[in-house]
Amino acid sequence: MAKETYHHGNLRAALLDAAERLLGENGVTGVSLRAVAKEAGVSHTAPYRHFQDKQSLLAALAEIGFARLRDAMYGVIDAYPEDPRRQLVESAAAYVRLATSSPEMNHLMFGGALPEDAASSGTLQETAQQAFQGLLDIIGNGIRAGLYVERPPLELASTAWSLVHGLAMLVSTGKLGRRGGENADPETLARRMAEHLLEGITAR
Amino acid sequence: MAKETYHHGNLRAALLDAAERLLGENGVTGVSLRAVAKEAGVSHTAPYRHFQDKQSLLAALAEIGFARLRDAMYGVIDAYPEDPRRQLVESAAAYVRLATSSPEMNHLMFGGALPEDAASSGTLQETAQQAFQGLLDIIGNGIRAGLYVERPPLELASTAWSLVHGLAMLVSTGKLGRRGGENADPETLARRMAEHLLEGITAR
DNA sequence: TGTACATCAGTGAACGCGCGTTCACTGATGTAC
DNA sequence: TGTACATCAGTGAACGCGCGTTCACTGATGTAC
Repeated sequence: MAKETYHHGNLRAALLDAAERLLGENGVTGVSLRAVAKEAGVSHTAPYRHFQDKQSLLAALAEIGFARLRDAMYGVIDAYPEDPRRQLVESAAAYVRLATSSPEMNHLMFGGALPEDAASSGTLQETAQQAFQGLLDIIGNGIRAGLYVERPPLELASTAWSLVHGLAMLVSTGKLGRRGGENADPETLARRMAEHLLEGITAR
Repeated sequence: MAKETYHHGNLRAALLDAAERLLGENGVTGVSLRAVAKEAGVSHTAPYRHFQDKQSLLAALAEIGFARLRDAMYGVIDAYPEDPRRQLVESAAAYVRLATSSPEMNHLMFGGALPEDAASSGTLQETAQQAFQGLLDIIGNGIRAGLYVERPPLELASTAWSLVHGLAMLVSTGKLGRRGGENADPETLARRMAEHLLEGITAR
């Protein structure tokens, strides 16, 4: 497919690919426009045909991450359509899996690495919101099934999000790897923690 | 005290002060050795008398953040010595207060901004460990009082840490500010979430 | 089908900048006698 | 107390580098007739 012509044909996507590769290898710092262009095998000014500036490229990259997160959430809903409890537990596992499989992407999305004005780019925020909406839907399913305590959905979803996001961040910065209770893998940790949130950690 | 002589007398501390100021204003990106030196009113090579290189300065700065976190944890223990439940709830509030009062510091500590070899600097890791130990002590107190479910302390502490750290990160990147259930301030959110973890969110 | 031309995508030279780090230095301080 | 000298802290010029961005350009593509 990728015919080697003067006109690349799919350079925008190729640049984002290259950027993600560099992100994974060298962190946000390693993602310079020039490096990205080089990695994509193109002159270092070519990216300007497809992105207004560096920030736009980074924002587009982060948005890809949020889209994956959103898709993971809805994938879990689809996988256990009748079991909102399981949806919650598995969404935790999925969230953490995603975060640990590409920690630098996670940092880009949540680490405050992209400048404010890039972070507030319209479609980025929208996609991020969609990801959160997935979790909100999961909570909504549970509420409808009478699973949860009577509290605002937003409050329950924020709590679950915080738990799972915190775990993802701590694991992906290496602060919770082996330490977090025996040497369980991150997904197991995530499920266990979700159970703790569901059942509470005070003795009955 | 700060006499204006050729020899500064306290340049190391002054540089860290300056660095923190720049961090707060411009984020990690804004903390260059040259900018720090300038902010401290000193030639741009002076920092090399006190830090091996830029990474060392950043590591020292992050360590200050972890020390504050540690002190906050033990401050909470001291404030409610007989009430381990309250210790947990208030440590959540304190953690989030700290994170939101200086979000960029939080990103430096947890955002993966400092290169690996700096992050693994001996005393940095040690101080970070001490902060976590504070939380572990809080959990230990609760266990001794028969407060918690029978699970390994490490597991309970990791769960609490994830919850509160996630909230702190989400709030300090602006992803959870006003959204997280009405418009409560972050500390209130933190307490409420800690209660949810203690009691569980499933209906009885 | 063939030609003319507008549009589009990628090029490469050039800009100015701030950066981390080195080096030989100089001014200030403290200590030994 | 006074002097000599070693040590220490800060200076300023200089280095090489990679960066984001601009600009006038050229090669490729698609469309109108």
